[in-house]
Amino acid sequence: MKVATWNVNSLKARINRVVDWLSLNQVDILLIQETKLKQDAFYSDRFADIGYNSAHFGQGQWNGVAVISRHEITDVKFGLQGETYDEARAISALVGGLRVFSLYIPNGRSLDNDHYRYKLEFLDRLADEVRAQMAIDEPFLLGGDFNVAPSPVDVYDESAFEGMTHVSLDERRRIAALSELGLSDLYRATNPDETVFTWWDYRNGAFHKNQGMRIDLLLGNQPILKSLSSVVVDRDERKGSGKEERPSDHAPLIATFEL
DNA sequence: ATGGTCGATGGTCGA
Repeated sequence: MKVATWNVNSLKARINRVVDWLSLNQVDILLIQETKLKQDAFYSDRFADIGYNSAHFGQGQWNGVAVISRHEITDVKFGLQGETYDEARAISALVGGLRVFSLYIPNGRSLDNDHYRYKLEFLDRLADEVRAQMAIDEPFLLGGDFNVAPSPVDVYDESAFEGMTHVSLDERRRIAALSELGLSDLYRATNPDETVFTWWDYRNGAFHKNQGMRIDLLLGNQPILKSLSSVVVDRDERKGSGKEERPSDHAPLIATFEL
């Protein structure tokens, strides 16, 4: 089983690149964030054309999350349980006996911004969701743009982010709390010491200078961890620039395991 | 020089 997560930064702008990537990589499941599409504006047909089913929780202009799979997608749920916000940041589905979530955690903007409080609360609701899910005996995977670099090795220069979001103690504690509930950071589990990034700012030639962060994560429970064979970032997919090539500012993260 | 680029938009805001 191959599962990928990818913040595409507008599926409208990226649809050809995403379809080409799926055709080439043939993953079983792709978890997408930031479709930036209204619910009914989704590209189901484009995915169906290449043999993929889809489920979308859209909003228009901002946010929007989706599950794409070669397998049947059932029991789709929008949002997190107990979540009182109306933004399209979480979708869950049952796919081939695996419960998956595609998540777009709020950015937070700055530590003194209300959006940062929202980010922390969203991560608390996610922990509740995970707690409930851990009581159910089934393979379980969270994938998405967490907008948190779990530890200093996940940032190109920790000192460059002092006092900023994505690296703050309160965020990192909440990511660590998900591990304490029984989920494993699949990339880190297979690559204990390596520094790899999944996101590079469009500005300032950050990709060229490899000034990035590892903020896109796949978190899995024990059945997945036990059969995990590899986790890689498709860094090539961040390459290119301008209107012709139009890369997302995030690269796909892909995990392979037996199920 | 405290920006730089994208993508939503059709003014600016968000990342």
